[in-house]
Amino acid sequence: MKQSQLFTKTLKEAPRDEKSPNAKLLIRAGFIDKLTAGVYSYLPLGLRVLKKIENIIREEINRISGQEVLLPALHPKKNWKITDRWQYKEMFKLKSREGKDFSLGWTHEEIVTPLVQNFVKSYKDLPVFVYQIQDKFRDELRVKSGLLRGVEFLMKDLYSFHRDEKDLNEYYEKVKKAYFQIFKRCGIGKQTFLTLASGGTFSKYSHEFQTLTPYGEDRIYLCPKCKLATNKEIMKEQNYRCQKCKSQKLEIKKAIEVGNIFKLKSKFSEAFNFKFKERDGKERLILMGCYGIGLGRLMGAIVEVHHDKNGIIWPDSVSPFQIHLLSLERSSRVEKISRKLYKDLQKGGVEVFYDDREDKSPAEKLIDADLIGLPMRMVVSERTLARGCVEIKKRNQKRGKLISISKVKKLI
RNA sequence: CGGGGCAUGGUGUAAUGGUUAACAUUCACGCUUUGGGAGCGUGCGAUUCCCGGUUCAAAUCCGGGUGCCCCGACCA
Repeated sequence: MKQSQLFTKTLKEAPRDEKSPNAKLLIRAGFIDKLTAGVYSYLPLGLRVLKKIENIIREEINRISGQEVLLPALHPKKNWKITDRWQYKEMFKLKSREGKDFSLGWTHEEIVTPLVQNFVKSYKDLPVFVYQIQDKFRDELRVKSGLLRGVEFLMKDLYSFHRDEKDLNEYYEKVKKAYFQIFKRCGIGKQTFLTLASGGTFSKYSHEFQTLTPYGEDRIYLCPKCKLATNKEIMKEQNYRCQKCKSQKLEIKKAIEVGNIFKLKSKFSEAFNFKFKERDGKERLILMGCYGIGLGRLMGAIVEVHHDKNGIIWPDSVSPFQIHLLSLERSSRVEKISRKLYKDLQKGGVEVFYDDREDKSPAEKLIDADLIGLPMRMVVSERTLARGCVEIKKRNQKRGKLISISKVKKLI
């Protein structure tokens, strides 16, 4: 894509009403735009990142047999009366012109359970794994830190349906692995810890995936020896000791919850009377699990982890483009070679962001490149061409190196 | 929901009771310039968040509201 055609622009300064690094940088670089507190638009660059994240998640969930659907965001009251969650405080409610009650979906158990119930009648139909990537709405008392906690946000929610507890437990472990894989592929594997958390109203325990960052809203207790992480509520029960080695020398770290997995067991199948026929002809309740990842929050967390004073440093896997090609100066030679490289790279299947802007100084292009943060920068200038080269520099390295233009073609 | 802070062109700031609300940047045009936000000139862009009050006079003081940020509580 040509940068001259991008309708967004970078800002020299971050708007004063944002403080968290993810919000400041993503807004300055033109990835997102704030509509109101906790509600952001994704602009072309930001959407490309979101799509990359989405695809990573999709691949990993498909790999564990997830079947993708898209459920409605608009929910009739009746589903929520069945589980007695119509009064849930974070739920946005609205009325139709005729006075019918609706809500905006903040989670989808009430929708997916009766849906799957329509089709699943026998043990032969089980297990079933259904997921979607969709907007959620939560009437938060306090939004926080840009993309880290919003009122409207994209979420991947996976629901699993099982014949027995053993099957549920096995799948739960599979999801854990898939989640680690997702966070690893998104470039925050090293900073993300599985933490034991309370299960809320559903079960004794659940698990959270917590990414360490100063702007996180949670505090986790980390055993430096075992690398075991535990959240606050559970730690209270354990008297602030590592569950494994019983050490009391725990580090308290701020973290943001990027994923959460629960065993719902029969909580929802009971409410909807969702039963299946076992081999012996008897009816049994379905057991369920649910597994969520907030996509925008994940994107925010990635920026929180990967940035420096000059801008974002995208991991390859989620970067909106692979290479930032800068036609640094206005000279016919530089422009000609840049255009050629742009075409060649595109033909070679490389995602190129081509800074072909004619009215920007070299300095401005370099600074914008750092701010936008693509992992690789390729500079074409009179200086490099004098040696038959272009300059290649990784965003996370200080210095670049010159490589000959013919070599670039080989690399492609 | 409790507490704190802030609100002035698109963005960042100045003006603390007294001319026509200033500066930088952005944007448009012209000339010059080209490896870390380059220079000069010209121009566009504001109901100073909203409503009310005090005053001869309000961006500025007072009251109410709204919005945003931060801390805490809350959080499937």
